[in-house]
Amino acid sequence: MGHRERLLVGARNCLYERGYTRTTTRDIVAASDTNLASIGYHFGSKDALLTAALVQAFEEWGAEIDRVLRDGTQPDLMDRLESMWTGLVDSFGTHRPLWVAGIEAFALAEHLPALREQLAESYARARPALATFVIRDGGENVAGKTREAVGSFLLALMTGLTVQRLLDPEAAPSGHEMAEALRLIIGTVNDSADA
Amino acid sequence: MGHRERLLVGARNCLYERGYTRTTTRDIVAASDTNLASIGYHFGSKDALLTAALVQAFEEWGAEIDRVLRDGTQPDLMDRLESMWTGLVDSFGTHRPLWVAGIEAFALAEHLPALREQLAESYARARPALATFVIRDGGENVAGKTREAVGSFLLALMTGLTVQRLLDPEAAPSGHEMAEALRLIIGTVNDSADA
DNA sequence: CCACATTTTATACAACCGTATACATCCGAT
DNA sequence: ATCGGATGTATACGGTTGTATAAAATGTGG
Repeated sequence: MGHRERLLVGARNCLYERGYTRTTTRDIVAASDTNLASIGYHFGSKDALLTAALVQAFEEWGAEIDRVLRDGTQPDLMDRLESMWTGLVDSFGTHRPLWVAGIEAFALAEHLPALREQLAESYARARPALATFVIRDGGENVAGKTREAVGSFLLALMTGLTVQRLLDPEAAPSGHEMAEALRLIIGTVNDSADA
Repeated sequence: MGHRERLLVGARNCLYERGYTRTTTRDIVAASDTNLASIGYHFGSKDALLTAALVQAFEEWGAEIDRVLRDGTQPDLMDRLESMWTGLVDSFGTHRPLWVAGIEAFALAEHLPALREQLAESYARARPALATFVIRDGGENVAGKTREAVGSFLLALMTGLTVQRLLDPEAAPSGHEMAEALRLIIGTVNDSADA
């Protein structure tokens, strides 16, 4: 394995353990068993290397989400949503650094335009995928805008759930509680519609 | 105005313009028209100053959210939710740096335990406040856990909406689209319940 | 086996960072 | 008026950072 690949995995590990801003060139060198100059040679600069590694990490993140989402095959929508949320919560437990890196990426995006585009694109791809989670069949008559909005809605819930999990796992809602909350909201809306 | 206060507002401005990790002691000094040594004198270290400033910024963020939420007085729940989301979106436009700093705070919390507690506490306070947004009256028979879950649910939507706005304002949903998405989800759940 | 490009290594350097030190200034109490 | 604590300032220092440089090693095609 060449130093180029070694540097990438080393940088990715540093990303998980120390975060983007806290990792130095020497950290990466130590983690990848290479040497300082190889960073410049293969990537031009530390930032370029770290950005490449972050993109990789984000792709891994997306793959993890896909994996979680693939489990939602229940015929009933509420069941499907609940299993999606519990799947996410489980993933937080097993792949925490991955999710932390994802959140950090959002903050970094503000000052790294290239990264921001990458993340925006990932989100753009995630929206339709999530929308089909709700709109299964007979959804041909659903306007594209609405479809997109449903994707955004579920995506927002996912991101928000992530943040709460990272800040305070005790207080953050479980997948079941998320479903319960949605049920209560639906019930309230239905009641006021009946009246 | 003493240098202590000057340093705090300078640090806060740097937080908004450059973000936590990118601001140096000399940035703060330049922004506050003070001098290097005053940081050590008044706060002991740069990190202590910056953390204090970040806490201030986060309080300001909370106040902004309160301001937005106070506008939701419509009797109908869906109307109330929609006005809340449009209020948030409007706020992103006018107070962008505030929201960016909020997101960055999440990422920083992972490595700054004191900050993490602060944020967790803010979230804990926000949950009941948001819950009353849905559960208006006759909600005495709603279990405390469910109430909390509703707060978490709305909070997650808020955070997730923020992130999408910051990554790509064009693709992010409007307040109206969020409401439309919720309506479609409710409709789908109702339909499958009828069948 | 040899020229030649590619890759790896060791080291140096200049810039920047956070903080400590020593000194000046201010200001209220006596 | 002066003393003393509190506050402000100028500057220097040690350490770390990212990157550039030049040499060594490795591989590769003829």
